[in-house]
Order: sequence, then C-alpha cells, then structure tokens
Amino acid sequence: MAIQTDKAILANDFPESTKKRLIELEALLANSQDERITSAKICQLTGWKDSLVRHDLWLIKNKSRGWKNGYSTSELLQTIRSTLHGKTEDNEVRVCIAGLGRLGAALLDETLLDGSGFVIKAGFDSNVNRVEILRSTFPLYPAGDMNWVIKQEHITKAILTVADKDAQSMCDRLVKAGITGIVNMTRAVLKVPDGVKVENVSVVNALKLII
Amino acid sequence: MAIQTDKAILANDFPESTKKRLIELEALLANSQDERITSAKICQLTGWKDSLVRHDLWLIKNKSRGWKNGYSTSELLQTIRSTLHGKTEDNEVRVCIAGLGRLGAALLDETLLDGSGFVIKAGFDSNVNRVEILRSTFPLYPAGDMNWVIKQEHITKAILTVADKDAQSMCDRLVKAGITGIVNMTRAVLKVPDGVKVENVSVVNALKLII
DNA sequence: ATTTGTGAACAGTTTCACAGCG
DNA sequence: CGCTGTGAAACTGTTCACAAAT
Repeated sequence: MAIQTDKAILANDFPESTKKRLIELEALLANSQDERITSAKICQLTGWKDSLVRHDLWLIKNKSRGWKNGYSTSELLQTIRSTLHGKTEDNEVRVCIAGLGRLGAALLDETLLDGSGFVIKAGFDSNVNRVEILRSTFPLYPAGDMNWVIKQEHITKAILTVADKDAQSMCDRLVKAGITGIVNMTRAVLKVPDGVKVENVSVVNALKLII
Repeated sequence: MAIQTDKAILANDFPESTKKRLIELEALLANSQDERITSAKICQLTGWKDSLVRHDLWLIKNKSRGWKNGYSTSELLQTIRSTLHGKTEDNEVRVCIAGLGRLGAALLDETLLDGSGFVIKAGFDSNVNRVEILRSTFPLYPAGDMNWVIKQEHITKAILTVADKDAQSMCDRLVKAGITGIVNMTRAVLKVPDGVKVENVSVVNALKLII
C-alpha cells in the first residue's frame, strides 16, 4: 500500500467528539470493578452505540484486543490515558480560578479535582475584600496580581466564574498572562486567539438545551 | 415547486449545534447595547463564521431581515427567543437541585438563574443534616421526599451535583419521579430512557478537553 | 460462537458561491 | 455597493455490514 502519507494514519489527533467520549470512558473504567469489559457492556452503561465505541477505540489504535471476551479494563484504561494525556502523567496541570463569587468559591478547597491530574494553584477576584475573607487551601490574589502569579506558578489553565458581563475582559487578561485553556462557566461566548481552547459549561445554557 | 413536504421546511426543529449557538447568541444579544447588528459583527464577537450565523438564522426563518445594515437586535432576539422557548415565556420552567455538597450549595439562593426563565423550586440531599443546616430561598428536602415534591411542585428539570458514584442511582430516582431533563455536573456518564435529555457540564471533564 | 477491526455507506454540519434585496 | 438568503458542495462524524480472530 505504498508510502503511508494518509492523513488518518499519520495524525494522532482524532475528532473532538471521540475525545469527549474517551474522557467519559476513562472515568467509567476507573470506577469499574470488572477485570474485563466488552463494547456491548460499555454501550449498556452509557447508551452509546457499540459500533461507535469500537470505532473510537480503533481510532486510538487500542492494542488491548481481547477477542471473544472483550477488553482488559486496566489495559484499555492505560491506553486511553496515555492517548489523552501523553506520557506526562507525572506532573500535574496547574489551574487557577478567576472570579470568587458563589460559584467560584464553591471550588475552593474542592476535593472534586482530587486524582484528576489537576491542581488549583491560585484564585483571583477584582474584589480585594473577598480575597481577604475567603479561606482556601491555595492562595487568593486580587486580579491585579494575575499576571505575575500565573507566570511564577506556571499556571496554564483557568476556570472562569466571573459575572457574564466581565467574562470577555477577564478572559483577555488571562490569555495575556499566558493561559492556554479556559473552562467557561459563564453564559458569555468567549473570543480567544488561535491556540487557546475554551470549553463552555454554563448551567443556564445547559438548562436551555434540555428544555 | 409543488407541495412542500420537504423535511427542512416542515420541521421546526433544527440541529443541536445550531440550537447551542442560538442559546449563546440569545445571551449575547440580550447584553448588546447596539440597535442593529450584522452577521460580520456577530462573527467578530464570537469567532464563528459569518456564513454559519446566516445559515443558522435562515434555519429559524428569521424575519428581521434588515438588508444592507444587518439585523434589528431586538427583533432578532425576539425571534430567537420564541423559536427556542415557544410562546410559553410567561410560566417559568421549574427546576430542582439533587445533591447539596459544595457545588450544589453554591446554587442555593443563586441569582445566576435570575431572568433566565428557570426557577429553583427544591433542593434534595440524602444527608438529612445538610438539609436542616443549609439556608436557601427555596425549601430543602431529604432525598426520600423527592418523589412527591417533584410531582406536587411540577418540577420537570434537575441539576445533578451528587458524588460521581451516586450519579446514576440518583438519576434513576429523578427520572422515576418524572424529571425529563438533567444538567449533569458529575463526571459520570448517565444512562437515561428515551425522552429524557442530559447535558454534561463537568468541570473536570471540561478541563481534560482543554489540555 | 462471540466479540472485535475495518472501511465503506450514510447522516449531520459547515462552508462556499453567488443570487437577491435595499 | 454592502450585506443577507439560499441551496449546493465539502467536510466531519456515525452507523452498518461483514471480515478476522480465537
């Protein structure tokens, strides 16, 4: 079949939709007690089509091919993890929270991120009062300190929990400070330069989608 | 062109991707000061392609066609709103929160939902203690009361903020009580029967997507 | 026999090119 | 002209049908 310049073969990046499912599958497998799992079983637990599961695993060139009785749970989990996060599982991704209102404050001291590969290293708010009052396991700073803190602490990702109207300006400041990925909990649509990723997780927008 | 039995013409439902953008556009227009807006301007604010914006508006049969100088902001907003939510803007959609840990508690008394068309009518937690201690503008109940409260209060949607391991069982109980839509803030993949909608907004999964 | 692997067929989404309106 | 409206074309993602493995 000649020289494999085929895009699908060379590229080790796959569709966003596949990536999304792999992340969910990672969580599912991590909690599974069973030693082996079939595509039919995954389909039963998630509601996905079994053909889609197999296709996803084909895309990531899964080697844990236990014919006849499914995949080895641990091997499959391993493959997914190294595909998603590369080999750099050892050093955790450093994150900050921008906006310490009700929602942002809920993430302080949060065990939610435990074992997820992320550590929160700082919180920011334009309201100096809030920064001084709130207690957390990581330091809180006024928004003016953002630039040097993000650089000094090697923070690369941010969770945005400011008010909708402040979302774009805060986003701009984060990007300027060197942030390359933002989890956007506001309703605002963020405009970011190429190379910066945004994932929208607004509760209100999600509610509107399920009406 | 004969009798219009064409699917695209008859159907007043459009792609999920379009719906998602319309919801975001609704928020954007609601905050806009300008009286008129062009597709190019929307593109500039969001990063979407202008052709995509025009195509979306074509799908919803937007009538606010101000040629030459864009759309009337208010008319366009009106069209999007009535397309998304129908004429039933008057009575609000009733929502509950399942799981009153840090994250769920952050939504108590929340002004985040103000003017969004949603009202939180109840909070549930299996921990009776938490239900008694927390203060909120709506009543809190032990999880055992879920069934009758949801029916009596005509609650149709839920925000799921329990621990990952309890997500599926709590989801099952919500669905059994009559819930038809769930905003899932856990990492778990929820399996629901046909007719029940799920929207996933896990912060951890979102972080993994922006690495 | 049972379950995965694979690429082709199919469905859904975005982009393009240009017609149409003011 | 400048900007929207429209359907066709290009692209992306999902499902299908069956080959391959044990």
